[in-house]
Amino acid sequence: MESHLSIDEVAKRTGLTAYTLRYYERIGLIAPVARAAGGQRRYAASDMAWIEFLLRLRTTNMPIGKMRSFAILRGAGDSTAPERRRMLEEHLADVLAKIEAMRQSAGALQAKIAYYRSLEQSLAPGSTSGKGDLDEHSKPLRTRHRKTA
Amino acid sequence: MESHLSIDEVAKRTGLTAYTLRYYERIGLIAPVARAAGGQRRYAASDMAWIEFLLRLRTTNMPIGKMRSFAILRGAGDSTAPERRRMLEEHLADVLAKIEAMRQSAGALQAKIAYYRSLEQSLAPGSTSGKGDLDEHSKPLRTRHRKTA
DNA sequence: GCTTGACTTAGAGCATACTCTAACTTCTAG
DNA sequence: CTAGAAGTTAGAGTATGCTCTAAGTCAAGC
Repeated sequence: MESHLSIDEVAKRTGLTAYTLRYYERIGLIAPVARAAGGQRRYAASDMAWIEFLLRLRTTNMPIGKMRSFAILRGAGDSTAPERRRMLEEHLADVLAKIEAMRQSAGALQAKIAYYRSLEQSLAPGSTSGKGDLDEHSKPLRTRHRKTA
Repeated sequence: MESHLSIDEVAKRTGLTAYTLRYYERIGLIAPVARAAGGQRRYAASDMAWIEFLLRLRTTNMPIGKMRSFAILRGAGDSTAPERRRMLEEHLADVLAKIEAMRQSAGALQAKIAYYRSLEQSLAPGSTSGKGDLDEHSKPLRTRHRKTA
C-alpha cells in the first residue's frame, strides 16, 4: 500500500481536482492530511478510503453540509456511531426514493421518445397530416418541493 | 378541463412556487402564458402538461440550460422533432447511468449501515474492545468528473 | 373614493459547490 | 546556482437554480 500519495495522484485516482481536494479539507470534509517536508500533502490509504466514501455520498446527492456533520461525528469517536448510522439510514431512504422517482421519469422519457419516433415516421415520408401540435400525453404527476420538511 | 388556472393554483398543483413559475417563464422554459384582464396569468391544460414534462426533466437532473434548448426547439415546430428526440435519448442514457451509479452507492451505504449495526452490538453491552478505528472497508471506486466531455 | 389583497415587473440577493487567481515556497534536474 | 514544475495559502470569482424585494397595477368590497 502506498500511503503517501501526492494531491495530484489523489486527484487522478478520484476524479476530483486538486482544488476540490483542498477545498474539502478546508471546509472540514476531510481531516487535515499529513504533510511531507515542505508542507505538501501526503494522503494515506485511510484518507483514500474516506474520500471514496465521500464520493459515494456525493453520488447520492448528499449536500456538503450533511457530509460535514457526518465527518465531524466521525472525528468525535466511536460513541457517535449510532448517530452516524441514523444519518445514513435517513439518507439511504432519500436515495431510494430518488432512485424510484428517477426510474418513473425515465419511463416517461422513454414513452416520449417512442412518441417522437412514431411522429417522425408519419412526418418523414410525405404525409401532409403535419398539423397536430405534438405533445399530447403525460401521466399525472405528483411532486412536492417546498415546506415539506 | 379547467384551462384557466391562476399562478397560485398551478403552484399548488405542481409543487413549484409562483416565484419559480414566473422565473421559468422569464428565462424561456415556459412560453408566455395567456393573461386575464389585468395581466394575470391563466394557465391552460397544455401549459400544465408542459410543466409536468419539465418537472420530469428536472427530477432527472437535466440542467435548465438544456431544458431551455429543448423548449426553444419545441417552439420552432414539428420539424425539430428528430433533434428533440436525440436530446431526450442522450439525456435518458445519462439518467440510466446515474440511476445505476446511485444503486451502486446505495448498496455501499447499506453495507456501511450494517457495519455500524454490528459495531453498535459489540460496543453497547460492555465489550471493552472499543479501540478499532471503525471504517475499515469500502469497495473500489471508479468515478470521473472533469474534462470527460 | 379608498383600502385590501392578489397579482405584476425588473432586478437584487442567496445557497450550494466548486474553481480559479495571486503571491509565495520548495523540490528536482541540468 | 538556477530555472521550472508542483505545491502552498487566503480569498475572490463563477455557475446554477432559485427566492425574495420593491414598486407598481388592478379588481372588488365597504
